[in-house]
Amino acid sequence: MDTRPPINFEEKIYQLWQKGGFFNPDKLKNAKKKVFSIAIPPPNVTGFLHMGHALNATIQDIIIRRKRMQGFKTLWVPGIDHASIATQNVVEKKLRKENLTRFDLGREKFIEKAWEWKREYGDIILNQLKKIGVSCDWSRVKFTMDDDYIKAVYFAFSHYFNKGWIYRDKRAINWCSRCKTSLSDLELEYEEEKSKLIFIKYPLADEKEKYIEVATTRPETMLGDTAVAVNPKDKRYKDLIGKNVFLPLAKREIPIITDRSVDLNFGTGAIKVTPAHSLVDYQISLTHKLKIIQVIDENGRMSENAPKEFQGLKTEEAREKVLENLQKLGLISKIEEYANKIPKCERCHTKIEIIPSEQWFLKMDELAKMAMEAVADDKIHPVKSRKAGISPKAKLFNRVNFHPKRWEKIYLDWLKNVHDWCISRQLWWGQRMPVWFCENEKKKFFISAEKPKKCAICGKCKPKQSTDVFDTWFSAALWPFAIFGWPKETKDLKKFFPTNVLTTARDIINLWVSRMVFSSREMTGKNPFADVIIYATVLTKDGKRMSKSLGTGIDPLELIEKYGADAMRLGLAWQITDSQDIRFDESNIIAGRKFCTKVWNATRFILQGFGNKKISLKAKPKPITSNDKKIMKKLGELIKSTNIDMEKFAFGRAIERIYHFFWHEFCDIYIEKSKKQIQEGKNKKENTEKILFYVLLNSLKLLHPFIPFITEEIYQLLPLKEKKSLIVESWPE
RNA sequence: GCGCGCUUAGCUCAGUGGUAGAGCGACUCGUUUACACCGAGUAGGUCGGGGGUUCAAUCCCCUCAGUGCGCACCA
Repeated sequence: MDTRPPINFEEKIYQLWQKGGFFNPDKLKNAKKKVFSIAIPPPNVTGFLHMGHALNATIQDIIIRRKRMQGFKTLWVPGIDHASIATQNVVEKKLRKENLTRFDLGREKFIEKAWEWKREYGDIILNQLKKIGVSCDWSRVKFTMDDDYIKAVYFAFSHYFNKGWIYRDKRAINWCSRCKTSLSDLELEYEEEKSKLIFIKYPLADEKEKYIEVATTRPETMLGDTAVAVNPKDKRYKDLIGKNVFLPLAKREIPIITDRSVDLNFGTGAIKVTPAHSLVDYQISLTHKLKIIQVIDENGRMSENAPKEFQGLKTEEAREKVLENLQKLGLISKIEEYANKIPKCERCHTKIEIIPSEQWFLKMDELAKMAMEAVADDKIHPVKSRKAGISPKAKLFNRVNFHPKRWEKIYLDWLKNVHDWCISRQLWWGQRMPVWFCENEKKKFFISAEKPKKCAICGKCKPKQSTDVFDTWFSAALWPFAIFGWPKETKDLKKFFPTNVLTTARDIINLWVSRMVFSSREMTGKNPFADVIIYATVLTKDGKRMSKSLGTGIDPLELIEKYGADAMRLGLAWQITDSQDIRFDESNIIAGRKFCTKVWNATRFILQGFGNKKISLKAKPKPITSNDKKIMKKLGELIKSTNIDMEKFAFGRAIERIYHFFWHEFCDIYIEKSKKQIQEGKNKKENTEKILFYVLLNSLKLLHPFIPFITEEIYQLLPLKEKKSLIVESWPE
């Protein structure tokens, strides 16, 4: 043995595990009957492995490896998300280099391109995960656009539809004029921008010398105004309520109304109401039954509903022109500098327009309640459905527990105020909605997962399928059970669902976690998982976001290349605490590598001079000397605390304790003392050797979830009489 | 505006109601056959400021400051 652990041995060890079938629960021969399962948060097909993935994968692998050693039938299902909008944008970007748009190709060819992309790049991230050492069952890889997965999506949609929770409506929604699709609030990013707050005079219809003043940053939208609103409590405008104003440029009369949502203290206290292009105004228009005039179209240009001179202009151009015209009419009273945050498309950074659009919505009131119930405090909100509809054999988790607990509040706050979910997107890459429109009665539609032979409405026409696809998160919401073949009652579904743990990033608690919980409760009657671990965001050492485009990202694969997968895992695991952020410090990885070397060298010493003898450690060795007693006692304590820490998902603390034990208790003290003991007669020598091996073996076991490669490699070198693979050795309890 | 975090050794961070710990770094000594990616040791902190509860607070409460994040607003 060299004084350094081997390099490039990880591949060999990984293959040993795979050949042994240890990742596949069906092949885990010695597993007891209990089951432990995890569904991986499927990375986007466009994704490249970043530190977040590495941390997440490490956490899951630590959990699953310990459970496997404890004798559970463990299953960790890997997979990939088709990531509708993200992938579509990537493919479009590629096309742009050839000066093509998706519209040049047409839908079918474009989708074929996207599949090509998937075939070419889809496995990359999974292979990268393998380098970290993840023990996923690769015979069960899922993709959210697999045939059976699409069936699950359709089934869920029909289920909701039959319940009357799906409806189609034209309403103001977030619209990306580049992606040409609707977006949910969660898919926006906000960017601060200096803009101008413009105070415009709207003359009264019958007393043209009198004005009411409104303030706006988007003057061009005034062309679509259908009212002016003031707060009912506002005394300044008391006399004007109910009167009409004459809307300049558009030359229409619109009423002055009251609405409580108007802030008395902002601007002039009077707002222009543009229901077509503002979510708040849209709400006002519903209560006051106002007209909705769409003046901005799907391309982000002024529509034919705008006065002729503005038609076809981009909104920015129209803004300038509106200002010019108002200036000429003397209707601008002042302009203030104003910093506001404007919404942009998270994927392509185009400014979002609010426009009215026909979309599909999922009613959220019941579902939100269900999701809240899952984390309800029993004392305050008794869980009603605990027994209803659940067979006694089924695993029903009473509660979904967040770790750290504080994230429950984020989850609950969102659900309390949630709006109906717009589940349709005007994209091409994704699960196409199984909705078919009658050609004769164009407003009527029916639902069919298969291409219908005839129209279910008129019976004569060839119905046309909706061109919309589902929001990516609609399919992701089904992940923990759709991966097992749901809605079919498959063996896997029965056996491995619900899963035990979900580990994920905090920014998708609402986007994903909550939606999995209510989908699962509604579709299966069970919570999808019992525990949700929200891991820390990995930042740069000076606290900045790791970003590929800013060049601040650290590539986990480079770290693996440089220090080895174990060192990286250990360095990361070391930093798993309840904190929100990790300021990534490479010195932790270096410490990880040094520790691996230390374990290696301790083994070298213990094996040295042991010859070809074999040792049996079936029985716990009996301590003779005070050193023996001390180390055995400390080991016992360590085993206990490690189990407690790991059950609490306190992996950082667990590995620190193991590290300290191994290095400072075992190596610095016991091994040093053992050198003398070995020279004090045959009996003492043999017993000391037994203790050395015993402590080493147990340390390897405790370390294995954290640094699986080197521990397995070392284990393979040990002269044990009873030997299998460390990955399935019995966990110290 | 509301909410949630964080502020502990030079750096990155643990931690506990009883006057503080790790890793890295610094310094001193050491090349004794597991390991110099090592060993033995040293220095270094009134645990952000102020107030309170307590016999006792870094840990609990209040408040201020700095910093990060989320939500709402974004006319």
